[in-house]
Amino acid sequence: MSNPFIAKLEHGAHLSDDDRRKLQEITARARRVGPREDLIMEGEPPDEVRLVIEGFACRYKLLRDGARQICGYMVPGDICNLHVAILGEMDHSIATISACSVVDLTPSTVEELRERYPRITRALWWSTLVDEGVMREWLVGMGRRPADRRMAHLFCELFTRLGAVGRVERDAFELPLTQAELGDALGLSLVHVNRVLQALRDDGLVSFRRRVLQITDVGRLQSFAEFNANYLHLTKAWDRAPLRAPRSLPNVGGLNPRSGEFEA
Amino acid sequence: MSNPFIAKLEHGAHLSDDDRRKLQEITARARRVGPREDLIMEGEPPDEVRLVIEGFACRYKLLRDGARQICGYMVPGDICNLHVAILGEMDHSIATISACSVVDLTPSTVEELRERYPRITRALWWSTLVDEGVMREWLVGMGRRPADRRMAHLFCELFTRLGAVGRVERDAFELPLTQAELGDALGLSLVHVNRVLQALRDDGLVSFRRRVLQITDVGRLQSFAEFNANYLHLTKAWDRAPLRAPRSLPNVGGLNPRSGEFEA
DNA sequence: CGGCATTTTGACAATCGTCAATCAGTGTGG
DNA sequence: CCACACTGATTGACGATTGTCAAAATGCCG
Repeated sequence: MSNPFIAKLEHGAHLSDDDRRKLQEITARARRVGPREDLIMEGEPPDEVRLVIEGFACRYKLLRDGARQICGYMVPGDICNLHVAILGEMDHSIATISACSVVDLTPSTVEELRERYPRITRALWWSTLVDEGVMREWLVGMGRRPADRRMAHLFCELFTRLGAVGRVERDAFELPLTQAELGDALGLSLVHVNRVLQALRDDGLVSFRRRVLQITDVGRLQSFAEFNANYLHLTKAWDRAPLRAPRSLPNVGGLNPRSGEFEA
Repeated sequence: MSNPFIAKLEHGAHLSDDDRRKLQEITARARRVGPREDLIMEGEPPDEVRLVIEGFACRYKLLRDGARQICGYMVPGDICNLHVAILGEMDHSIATISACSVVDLTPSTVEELRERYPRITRALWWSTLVDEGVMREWLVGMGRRPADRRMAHLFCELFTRLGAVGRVERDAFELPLTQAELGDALGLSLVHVNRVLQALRDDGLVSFRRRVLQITDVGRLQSFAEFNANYLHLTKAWDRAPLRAPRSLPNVGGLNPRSGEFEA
């Protein structure tokens, strides 16, 4: 399967062949990590920069009563702790959800990228800004969206993010999460996740079986979720012309912040 | 009053006198902005880097039904859009809450800092990482903390952040928010904010009157909120002993890694 | 004093969580 | 092939938290 890291960074900068070669070289040797293993825990000093090549991982925090809040999913192509060497200790944990392929980048490798590969450096920066945007959108959902729309919004987001790294087939993608893990991300109880999921299925929006999420009608799901992909910043800034850039990848529609109207 | 920007960055790097002089120069001319004015709106291209010197501002998003979610407060010393020039358009809005003093930094000024002031550059980076940590903590609160603890946690956070820039007197600080604005940040309705506030007061934890938040008992409030300031990264990494205490004890299933963090 | 924003209250409803079973799928060992 | 165990999904009953609506009280400012 194509290299998701390269595929992702293509959205953040106009890479050269040399850039791609370097990225390919860096990601050549990945290690396998089993499901539900901690990659790094809160309180530990951050060590290496990590790259998820295959599988699902997440950032999370635990509360005293054992409740877990997942603060973000990491999917193929995602990077973590890029510049976190500045901080003395992790303020959250990172763990795999499914089995994963992970690449560890030494600080010197990252340093080399920063010094000799300006376009890659730019793309890495772009990627951290996207991560920030994603977290902001999750926060909005938690605060102001009811459970069903919140879940629909997450599905739209994953559809778009996974589409950007070639992990979407038609209108379906692999989503290796249990309902409990979905709940930990959405701030919902397991029981409620189950019920909302059934409601979405009954409304003909999605079906989620055997770790595969199938979107029945993308446009309707996006509209229901009030999904606007702008926060994923997949329309490249340098492609913005006075004339609209052609949209890339899975139908990226949603609410237009200026007009307040929905676009197809 | 002391320069909050310098005070803040002191926490992120070991500044020299020259660094401080430069920061003083940069922040010398601030402009006044009235309360509840937008500084930049979602969908607009980011222009300049902004610095809040005095007053409260916030990042927010609006939903279609008019609901607002505040994704972060910006207090004296906070910076926004540091590197956002990479992105084509804002994915959220920024507005003042109270009247503010704001500094606009041109891209070239930021560039100069980046090229000639490595310690300031480091501190700016640190600051973006802290912002990220704060957002993550808000997300955890929204997902897994009930309203009263969530609010208490926010008060602890502001107490600490404002304390770090010299805006706290004893056990009280100015908090120029209406209850509605508090609700927009906490994801609560105005009515519920009011009731929770009363409950906290009746429990002898805080009082909030005339835009001043008074913390009756800091330790008890922190304990109630399960507040751990680690995510604000105020203990400077370079102050940490070179040898770390052997905290590599394996964490047994499901235990919170932050055990023993609370003070009575 | 009037006008306006903000806070406060009460009554009621909706969303969502908890508890406790039950059901379904999968893998293992005999 | 089946009993068994285990994880994950599903259901029902019930309760707690939080939202909505509508009104009244309070505080602030010219």
